Amino acid sequence: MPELPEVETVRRGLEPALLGRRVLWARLFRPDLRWPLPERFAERLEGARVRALRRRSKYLLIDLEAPGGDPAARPETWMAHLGMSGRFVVSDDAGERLPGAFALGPNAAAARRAAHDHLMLATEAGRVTYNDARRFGAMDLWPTADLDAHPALARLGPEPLSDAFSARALGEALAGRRSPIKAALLDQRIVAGLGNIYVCEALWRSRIAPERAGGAISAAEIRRLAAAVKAVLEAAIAAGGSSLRDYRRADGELGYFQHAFAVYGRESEACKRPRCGGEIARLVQSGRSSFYCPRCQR
DNA sequence: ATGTGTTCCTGTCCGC
DNA sequence: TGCGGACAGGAACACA
Repeated sequence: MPELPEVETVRRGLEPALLGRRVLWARLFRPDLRWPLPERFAERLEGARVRALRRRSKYLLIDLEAPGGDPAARPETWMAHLGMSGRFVVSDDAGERLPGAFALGPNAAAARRAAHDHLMLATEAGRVTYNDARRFGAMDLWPTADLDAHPALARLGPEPLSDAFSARALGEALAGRRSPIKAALLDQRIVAGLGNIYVCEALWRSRIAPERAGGAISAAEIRRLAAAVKAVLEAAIAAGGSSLRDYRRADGELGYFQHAFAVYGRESEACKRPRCGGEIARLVQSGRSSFYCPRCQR
């Protein structure tokens, strides 16, 4: 899936179409994403105003205000996870816009949906389509006040770009772990939001070999690693994420961080570390490819 | 408890 | 050009 930087980029891309806007209509075409969508999903979006767009780990959190601002209604949050191939695309019906109104109604918009478009909605500011070929993505509606109790969020580790994620916290989470550091960093309970790409890149930046046991990483290495995780995520967000295969920004543009990869997808190419001279290798760990430089990552 | 392998689904790419 | 197999950004689950 899109990892944290890609989800953050999508969040920012959705803001112009959603933030402060009212959902004029919503249509659901497939209720069976990774888990079944809640009852009356599209109907519950309709009429709601979007109060905020947040992100927790790789989850988009879209806070809604009930239609009419009904004070008795419990505000809900629309949670979305993009899985491996989920995409949100904003379109403005360029060239079709009617004066003072958003052009395509639900039936006309639905009639022109593309393969794997599973959800479509419109606000006063644009149309948003969720497309997900593999359907590993997921959505839910959950009371905003109890969001931390959602099963998908309850056990997540610290946000890597927050102060809660530090060398000290990482060291404590890794203590005694015998699993490889690669697997540990993919474990969302240790740190939330990393995926295969950014784990590979962070390990390269901190010169740590992916097979090392998590509990065997020294304090100095952990300091490098925590800093590398933050640095690589920040750089990727600044670049609009990485575009491989399915991922696109919500505005349809490509992110460009993939050009900055030091190891991911670079098997048998030269290590980018000055004067290293190593060659990038690939190894499979718990079913996932790990890319690393055997020469400078120890 | 902790760690690894399998599974969900579809698309793409590579070698024959 | 067709076909089979490997592989893909995630993560819940079953099992050792």
